[in-house]
Amino acid sequence: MATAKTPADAWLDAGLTALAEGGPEAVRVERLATALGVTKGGFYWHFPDRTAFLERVLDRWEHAAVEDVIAILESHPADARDRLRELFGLAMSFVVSREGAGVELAVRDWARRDTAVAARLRGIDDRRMSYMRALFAEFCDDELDVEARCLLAYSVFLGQHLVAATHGDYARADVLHRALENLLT
Amino acid sequence: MATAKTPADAWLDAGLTALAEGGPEAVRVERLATALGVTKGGFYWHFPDRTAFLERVLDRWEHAAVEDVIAILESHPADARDRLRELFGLAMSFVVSREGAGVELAVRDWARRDTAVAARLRGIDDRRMSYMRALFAEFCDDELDVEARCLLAYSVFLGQHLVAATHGDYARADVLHRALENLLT
DNA sequence: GCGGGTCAATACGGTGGCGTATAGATTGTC
DNA sequence: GACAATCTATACGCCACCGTATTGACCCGC
Repeated sequence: MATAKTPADAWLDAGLTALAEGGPEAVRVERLATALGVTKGGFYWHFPDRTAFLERVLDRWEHAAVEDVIAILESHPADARDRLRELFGLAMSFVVSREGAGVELAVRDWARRDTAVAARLRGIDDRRMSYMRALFAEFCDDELDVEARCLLAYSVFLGQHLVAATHGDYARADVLHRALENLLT
Repeated sequence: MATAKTPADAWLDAGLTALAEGGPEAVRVERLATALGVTKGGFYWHFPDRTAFLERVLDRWEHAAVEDVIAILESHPADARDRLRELFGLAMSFVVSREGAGVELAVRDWARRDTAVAARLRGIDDRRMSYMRALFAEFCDDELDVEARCLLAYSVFLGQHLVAATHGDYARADVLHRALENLLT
């Protein structure tokens, strides 16, 4: 047993970064190796091929993006509206970690042309959505309205990085805040 | 003068389809040629290189996705709410035209890693947004609220193809309809 | 101190794609 | 019928990348 110099995790981290920045097409074995300062020699020791590697990268992101977030929210008591506010706060700050939003969007684009990724994403969205649904339902009786608010909230969460428009005198953060408060009425 | 067999427009159409389905990475000269039933011979007669070709593809989409839509809406009188409903209807049906949504999303993903595309997209979003802003402002006095509704509406327009979740007993179309009506209150 | 586990370096063959060059083929116009 | 415009086919050199050896360095436990 020798200590790992460039263990599987290092490759996976680099893969996640590359995925965030350039989508799955940008996850090239030899490019990751260069980024890590080694040759691809060790890559094929850790992973059978590039496809298997990409799946492990997805595994890693899925866990961080769903379970971890819900666990944080459920770790302390709060009322539904405050939980939703916190959820949004987390979602936004997740962005700052340079990878969060990038991977989120890259995976969604990827899912459009890979049915396996699409199936996985459907699971993720359903889990997140049903969590939100339960929260909105606590102060909103109309079921269809709950559904509409969930879709609006989730869309605006994703849309914040997709919409390139500016808002005149207002900052994006102010507009987002107002949009969320509208949904919590 | 001989009649064109595979004129520039045919290449551009094929390019748009490829872009919609697989993003800019999927727009490969030789693959387009195969799809058109010819070899790449003629491609380099029409376009200097792949990069220039991609720009012409974007030009084409930009015009159809902005000017044409606004022109249709302004071609007949209607009140602000109805115009917004029609705008949404157009946006949704644009999807059916197999390419609309695909290109929309592909270009947005592309913009994340190409500053020139990002700049172009910002222009598009600003034009669309300011058109929507004017409509919402006709029945909503609070400026920040107008901005929030615009962002929500635009996000849900984009988000409908990104969100993979299902809605229990409700169909996506019903949820979208309710979401829009909420914004028009 | 040595054997085996954990990598790393290097070289190789193969594929797919780009862009260039060159030589036709077809179809108007005159 | 000659000419020119508009393509089309084919072949080439080049590069990036994949996946597969093969060999060797390093470190750990025994």
